[in-house]
Amino acid sequence: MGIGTVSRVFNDHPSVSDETRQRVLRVANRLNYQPHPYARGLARKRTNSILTFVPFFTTFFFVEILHGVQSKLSEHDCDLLLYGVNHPDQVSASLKRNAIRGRVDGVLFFSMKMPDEFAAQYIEMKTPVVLVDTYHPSFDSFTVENVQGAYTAAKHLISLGHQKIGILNANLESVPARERLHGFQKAVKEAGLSIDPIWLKHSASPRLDGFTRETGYELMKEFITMGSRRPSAVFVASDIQAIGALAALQDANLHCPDDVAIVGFDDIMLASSLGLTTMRQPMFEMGSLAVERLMTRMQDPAQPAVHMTFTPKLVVRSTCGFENSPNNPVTRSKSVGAIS
Amino acid sequence: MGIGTVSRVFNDHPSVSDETRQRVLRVANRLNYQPHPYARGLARKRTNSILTFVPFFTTFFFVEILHGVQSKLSEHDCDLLLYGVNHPDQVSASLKRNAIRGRVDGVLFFSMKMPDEFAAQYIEMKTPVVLVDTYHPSFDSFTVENVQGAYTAAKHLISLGHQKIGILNANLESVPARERLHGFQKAVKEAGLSIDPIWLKHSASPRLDGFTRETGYELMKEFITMGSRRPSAVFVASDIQAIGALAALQDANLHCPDDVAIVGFDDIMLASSLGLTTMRQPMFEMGSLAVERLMTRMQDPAQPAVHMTFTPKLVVRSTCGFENSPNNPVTRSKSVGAIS
DNA sequence: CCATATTATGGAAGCCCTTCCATAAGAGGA
DNA sequence: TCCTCTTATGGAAGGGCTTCCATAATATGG
Repeated sequence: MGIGTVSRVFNDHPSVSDETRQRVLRVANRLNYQPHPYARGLARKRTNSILTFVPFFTTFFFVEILHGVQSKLSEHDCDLLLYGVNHPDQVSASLKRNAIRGRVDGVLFFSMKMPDEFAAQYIEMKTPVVLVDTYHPSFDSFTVENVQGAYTAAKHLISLGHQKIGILNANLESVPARERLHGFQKAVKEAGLSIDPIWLKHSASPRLDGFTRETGYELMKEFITMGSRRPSAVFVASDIQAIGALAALQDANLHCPDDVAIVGFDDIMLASSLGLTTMRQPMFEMGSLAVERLMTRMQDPAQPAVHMTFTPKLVVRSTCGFENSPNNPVTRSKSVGAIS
Repeated sequence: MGIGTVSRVFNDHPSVSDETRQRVLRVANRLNYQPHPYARGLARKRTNSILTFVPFFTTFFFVEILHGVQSKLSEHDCDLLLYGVNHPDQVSASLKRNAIRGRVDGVLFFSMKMPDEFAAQYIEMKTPVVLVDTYHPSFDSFTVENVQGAYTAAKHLISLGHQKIGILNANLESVPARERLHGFQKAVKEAGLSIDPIWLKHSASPRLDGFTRETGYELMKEFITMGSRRPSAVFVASDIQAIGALAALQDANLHCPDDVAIVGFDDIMLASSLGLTTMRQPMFEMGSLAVERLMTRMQDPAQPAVHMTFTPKLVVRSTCGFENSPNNPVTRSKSVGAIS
C-alpha cells in the first residue's frame, strides 16, 4: 500500500477501490493510526482551528457569547483556541504571540480596539477576522447600538412619568459605557428634562471596566443618600451592576419599582430571574453569527467587509413597575430582585 | 545566511554571533517573518498547546474553573484548545476527534467519566492527562469530597436544631449528585433523625444534569406545598439550584432562614451576593492547580499518578439564620436572597 | 484484436521547520 | 609555524502529511 493511497483513504478520495479502502482501514485500526494534525496542517495549509480573543471571559456577557461561538462551531469540523485577555495592555502582547501566520485559519476578536498595526498584519496575511462588539472598517463586524439602546431605556423611564432620572454607569474609559451615556443624555434632553449633575454617576474602577456588581452597589448607595434630590429612576449600564444596585436598595430598605425604578442593560440569564427590566443584547446569537460569518469568509476571503448592527430590545419585567405609573400607591407592585 | 542559522536565532541558541543575530532579526522584521507553528510543531514534536474537555462550560462552576486554567496558563507559553461537550453521548465522539496523536501536549479533562477505551489510548500515546472533578487510577486527579461536603452541610443544619431536613438534588445520573445524597443521608442518620421519603427530592432533567435554577425552583415548590410535612431546612445540591429555590420561597411569601433554611453547594460568585450559606469548592484553584500539575507532568511523564482531594468548606452566610436557632421570632433575621 | 478512455495505485516533491553533522574560521599553546 | 580547541555557520535529513504526475490495470468501442 502506497502512502498516497493511505492518504486518499483518510480523505475520502473517490478513486480508491472499496477493497483497498477496507484493507487500509483495517490495518490503520490495528496500528491505532491517525493522521497527524500538524503534518496535515502543514501540507494542506489549513489548520481547522480558529482563535478567539476575549477580554474578561469570566463575565456573563462573554460566557454567553462564547456559548454561542462554541455551539455553532461544533457544527463545523473546527477547533477553538481561546485566548483570554485580562488587561488592555495585554492585547498587543498576546496578539504578537498569537497573530502568528499559519497558527489558525481565522480570528474572532471581541470587544477590544483592534490596534492598526495588527489590522495591517492580518490583512497582509489574509487571515479572515471577524469583530464582535467592536469596529474596524477592514473587517466584518457585529456591533450593538449602544447609543440607541440607552436611548430606548431612558425613553422607557420617561414614558413611565419619571422626571428625575439618573444613570449608573461603568468606567467611561470603556467605549460601551461612553456610548450608553450619550444615548441616555440624548433621551433626557429630548424630553426636556433637566439633569442634576449628581445624577450622572460612573465607576472609576479599572476592574472589568467597572462592569461589576460592586460598582453597582456602591454607586447606588450614593444615589440613595441624596435625600430629596434622589432620582426616582436610574438607568444602569449593565445587568450585573443592576444586581448590585438592587442589593443596595434592599439594604437601605427601599423598594425597587416604587422608590427607585431601574432599567439594566444586557439581559443576562439572571435578569429574568431577578425580574429586571433591561435592554436585551443578543449575546448568544452574536457569537453564533460571528462564527458563521467567519466560516463563509474563510471560503471566500475576497468579498468586502460586512458590518452588522444589532439594536437592543427593551425587555419589560418588574423593576420599573409593570408599565404602571410610578409612585402610585394603589398599583404598588410586588417587590423584586432582592440581593443583600 | 543558512537556514540553520535562522532557526538558531529564533530559538535563542547560544552559538550565534551577535552580528549575525542582528542581521537575521532585521531581515526577518522586514519580511514580516515568523516561524510557522505547525512546521515547528512537526519538527519538535511539541505543540505548545493543551486541550480542555469541558461539559456545559456555560455553567458558573466551569467558568470559574476555566478562569483558573486560563489564568495559570498565561504564565506559560501555551495555547488553550477548548472543547465543550454538551451531552454525555458527545464525549466519545469528541474524544475520538480530539484525542488525536500529536494534536496537543496535554489534556485537562473535567467532570466526566473518562471511558476506558480512551484512557488506554492516552496511556499508549503517553499523552499527559490531568483529571478534574473526576477520577481514574491512571491519571493525576483533583477531586472534591462530595460526600464529606454534603455531610458537613447537613450537620450544619442539624446543629442549628433542625429536625425535618430535606435534600433538593440534581439528576442522580450525575456522580456528584449521588455522592451528595450519600453524605446527606449519612449525616441525618447519624443524628438519629428520621427522613420522610418525600423530603428526598431530585431532578429528572437531563439538561446540565439538573443543575439549573429551574429545577431548584420547581422542586422547592414541591417542598412548599407539603404543608405540615414541610421540612424546616433543605440542603440544595448546588448554588444555582438554591437560587431557584430562594425564588420559589419568595414567590410563596415564605421567609428564607425562618420558614425554610437553605444550604447550597459550590459557592459561586453570586452566592455571596445572595447571602447564601453554602459549601465552598475551590473552583478557581482547581483549574489553576490542574494546569500546574499538567505542566510538571509534561516535563516528567514517568512519575506515578497523584490524586488530590479537596474538602469543601462551610461558608456561613444568612440563609440558615446566622447561626441562630431557627423559628425564633425574637432573632428573626433579615430576609435574604429574593429572586422572583 | 487494438486503440483509447477510465480507474486505481505508487511514490516523488513540497509544506516549513529543527537538529545534527561537517566544515570553516579564528584563537591559543608549544 | 603548525597543531589543537573553540566558536560560528551551512545545509542535509527528517518529521508526517497532501498532491500531483506517472504508470499499471481494466474497461469500452470499433
